Amino acid sequence: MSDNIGLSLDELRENLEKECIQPSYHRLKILEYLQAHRTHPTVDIIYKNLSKEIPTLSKTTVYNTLKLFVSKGIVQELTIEEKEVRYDADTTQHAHFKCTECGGVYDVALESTIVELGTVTEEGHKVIDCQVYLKGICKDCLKSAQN
Amino acid sequence: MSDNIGLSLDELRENLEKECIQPSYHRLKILEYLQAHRTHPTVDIIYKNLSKEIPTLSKTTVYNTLKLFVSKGIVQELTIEEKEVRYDADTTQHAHFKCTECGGVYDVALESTIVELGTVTEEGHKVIDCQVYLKGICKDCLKSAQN
DNA sequence: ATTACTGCAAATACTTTGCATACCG
DNA sequence: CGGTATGCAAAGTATTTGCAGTAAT
Repeated sequence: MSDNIGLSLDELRENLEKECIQPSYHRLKILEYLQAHRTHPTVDIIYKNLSKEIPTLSKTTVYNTLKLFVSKGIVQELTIEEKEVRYDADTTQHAHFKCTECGGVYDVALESTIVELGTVTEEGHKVIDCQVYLKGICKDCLKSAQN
Repeated sequence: MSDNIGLSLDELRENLEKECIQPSYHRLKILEYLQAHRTHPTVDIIYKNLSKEIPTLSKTTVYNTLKLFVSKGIVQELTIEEKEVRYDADTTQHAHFKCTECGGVYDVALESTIVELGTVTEEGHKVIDCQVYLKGICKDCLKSAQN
């Protein structure tokens, strides 16, 4: 709650309607959670925390909702670690840093990423490993599409 | 086999012994496969292909061996896609590109990565999404370590 | 002999699916 | 009323673990 950036439920509702997503209570609360907690939570973390407030919430709904948000582009999926997909409501271009000590995932500026391993980002994190993953359409598939 | 870069089993054996890894037959063959097939294969692909030649091979051994190689730093793990960890025997700094059409994973030069989305890399692949994942020790954990 | 590699089967963890129920316009 | 969201339980998939057998030094 301390890091709630303070979008009202009405504002969140508008965000959803803009993307033609019916603003059900569960969807609003899940989006609110993601907007408020910029910690890149997993499905399980979101589920456990929202369950306190919404005891009837099921994990399936969390999965369904996040999948919907991702397909509409209002949330992005992070697979920085195998076996824990994380979600981020900030869809602007930025990189992510995972601490191997405490497990936390932090946002970092893209500019500070192509660094020598062993050095420190402008945010003060020491970089030991760097992976850059691109997705799109490969050379060959682009060619085939032209035919 | 067409893309076999041609390290002999003896050379591979030396690679393993350099890292204090006992060069068992299975380990040699798994490393050979990775050196020869720069397609970033999954455990399942490696297992299925090597099984043809080594019918007694078990998937557990493939898991064990890759884990060992990763821990020794002679192979890197790619989690470009959730639910399929891929392996790469090229541990030099480079980025990876996954085609959403054909599913192929290609190496790309790091220099061509911080590009506008929608543009094309120097390799000719059209980039639609870019994720940069860093790992290391965060600001706070670095501080704690100093105490 | 001792140590370590291997392989099977069971266990675990995460996610998806099918379907019945409940909700909302 | 009709369509959609929800939730439970079961199924599916990838990986890990425990342990016994086997090979190697």
